[in-house]
Amino acid sequence: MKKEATYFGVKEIARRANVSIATVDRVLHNRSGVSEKTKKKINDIITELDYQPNILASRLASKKIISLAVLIPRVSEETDFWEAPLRGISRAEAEIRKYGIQVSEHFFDLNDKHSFETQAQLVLGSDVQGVLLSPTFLDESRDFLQKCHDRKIPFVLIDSDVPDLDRLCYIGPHLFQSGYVGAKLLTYRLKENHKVLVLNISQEADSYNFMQIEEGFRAYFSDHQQPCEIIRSDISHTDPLSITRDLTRILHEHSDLEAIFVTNSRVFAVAAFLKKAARTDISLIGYDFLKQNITYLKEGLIDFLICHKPEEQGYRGMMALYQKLVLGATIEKVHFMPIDIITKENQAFYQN
Amino acid sequence: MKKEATYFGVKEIARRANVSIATVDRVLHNRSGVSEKTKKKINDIITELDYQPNILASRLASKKIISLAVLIPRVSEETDFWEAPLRGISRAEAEIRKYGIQVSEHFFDLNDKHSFETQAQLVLGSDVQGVLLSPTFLDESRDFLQKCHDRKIPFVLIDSDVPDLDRLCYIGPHLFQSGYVGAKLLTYRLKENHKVLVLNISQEADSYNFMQIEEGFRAYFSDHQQPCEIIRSDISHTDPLSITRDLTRILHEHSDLEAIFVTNSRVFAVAAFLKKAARTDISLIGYDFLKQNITYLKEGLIDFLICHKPEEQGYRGMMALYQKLVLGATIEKVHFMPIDIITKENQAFYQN
DNA sequence: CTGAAAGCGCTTACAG
DNA sequence: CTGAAAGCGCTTACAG
Repeated sequence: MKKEATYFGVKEIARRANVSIATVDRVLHNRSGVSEKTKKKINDIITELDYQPNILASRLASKKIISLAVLIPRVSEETDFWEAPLRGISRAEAEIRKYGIQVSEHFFDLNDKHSFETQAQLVLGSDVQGVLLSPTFLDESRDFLQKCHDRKIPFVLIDSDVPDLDRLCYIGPHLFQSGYVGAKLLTYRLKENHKVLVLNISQEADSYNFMQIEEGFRAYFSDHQQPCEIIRSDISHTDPLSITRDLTRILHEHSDLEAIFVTNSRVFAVAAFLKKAARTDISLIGYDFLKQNITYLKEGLIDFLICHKPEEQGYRGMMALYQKLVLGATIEKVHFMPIDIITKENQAFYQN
Repeated sequence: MKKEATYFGVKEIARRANVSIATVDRVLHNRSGVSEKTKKKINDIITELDYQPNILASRLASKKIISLAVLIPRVSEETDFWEAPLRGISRAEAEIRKYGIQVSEHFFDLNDKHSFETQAQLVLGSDVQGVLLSPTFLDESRDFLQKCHDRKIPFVLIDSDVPDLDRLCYIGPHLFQSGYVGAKLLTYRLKENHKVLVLNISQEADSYNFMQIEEGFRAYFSDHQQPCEIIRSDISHTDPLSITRDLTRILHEHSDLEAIFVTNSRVFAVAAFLKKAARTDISLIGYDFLKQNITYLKEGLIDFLICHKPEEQGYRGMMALYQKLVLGATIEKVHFMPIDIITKENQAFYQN
């Protein structure tokens, strides 16, 4: 029971090229100090042998450590959405730590742009070779990412995209299509009035996320020529009291509302309100597999949750950096997450 | 940039125990030939240091190869469902090959129990240390697995379970709940008659899979006291002609059918029939992300597909064996797959 | 029952 | 521009 004897390693390459393995190593890593002639000879042999480096041996022998920085929102009292990506990040971290990779985690406050800038500064101050970022604050993120770009630090975006930047990759939802799915699901619940509310509960009222989702949502109805009155509303103060106040007003103005589509994870706040207000006749759709959302889903107050595998976003984001930096792999520029549909019936087996 | 100096390896253990690293290695792998006293001393130090072996170094140094066998249905003309698990298996294989793991793949014919037995014999004849199996043929699988058990070969089941066996783990759907979800989805499409057909297109009419799914399906209606007439029917000849003939008869008998729930991936055959018969008024739900199914989903002939991540089942199944055999990890006895809901709108981003 | 030594396929100073 | 040698943290004969 021996490993296949057909494995060709640096030793064999060196033998065939009549050089030492040190020289082979230089060529393998594009290090300088090799004559063009030797280089070509070695590269030819590498191609011929279809040489696959043994990563285990490589990482074992190397004493270099690679440090990555993570920059995402802090888990807050208002929403624990960011728990999931963080879980994925930690899982990836545990897996790649043994390859000599170190991760520093930086958290900012969703309600405080300044905290983002502070953390971004910290990241730039430390000597990192890769960055994972949620570009929640668009302008501030651009500044930061421009600096990363200047320093040739590759970065991965999760949760939402900034398409015009030269990112290593984006891992997250196709927001437009996600809104489209939301609209479709909502039609299952529509009865006579066909009057629905699109609700954005967030400090960033004009966020790219929200606009994309709403566009997709509206597109569904225009594509299908379904008559439907769509009201939209922003709730930019995200504390429970403000939400209650605003919702009371909206429902007063539009008492014949049939359904509400919440464009992010704060749908539980709406569910809580509807429950208290005894308006369980209103259908409710929103985002994300949060404990609070699941509770209302089970109670039947929320009809559907849409989810984009936030844990996997974190995990894959880290692995993309690892694959790029350690294995030198080519990374797909965009990796859209599935648009998962969660109901009371299938929630028990959902994997974030 | 050095790796943390705080890593304790066999060398440090040996130093502290005043023995050689060979002796430490013996204790680490429960090999014989170490005095109880030394053994205890070493084990204490291992505990104290919370020693984590470096798998990279371990696999690099070891020349042992571990061979695993896969025993699943062949991709047939009738359905290419098994393409997906095989993809997952190959992906896992590529990942763990470098750790000295070899995989032999064995395929049997879904319409031929004998071919299963032939392949099972082959597996038992080769010297394997782990098995991945789809227990499609229940009795024959039992025989085979009993022999594996006698030889202390761990095995993983995917796609469907045989709960009373001492398997390493089961990775697949919770069938009952999956049927329950199917029923729920179906109610979105029900209008007046509330008359539905449960259809099992398979040679194995009495299969465990089918019965579990149907039970879940029926349970939904009884749980919700929804009046619904449920017809059930088996089509045991799975060629297109037989299916057409049987469906023609059924629709003739029950012209007021509102919906059909197909309990496996052969829903495309029903969709093709309904299309030809111009019975697009009938709602259709079935299983699995097959190319043919997706085509009909896009056309609107199929309303929902339920899917249990077959590719991931294959991948995880292999990784479970790897983790058990190479890393000595403890494996969860059951890993239920999510019950994914696929519609025309979200299919583009689905990940098998 | 125990240990010294070679080796897995790489990387890394160091010397020339 | 190039090579000899040590070493990464383990495993494996082999010798005693």
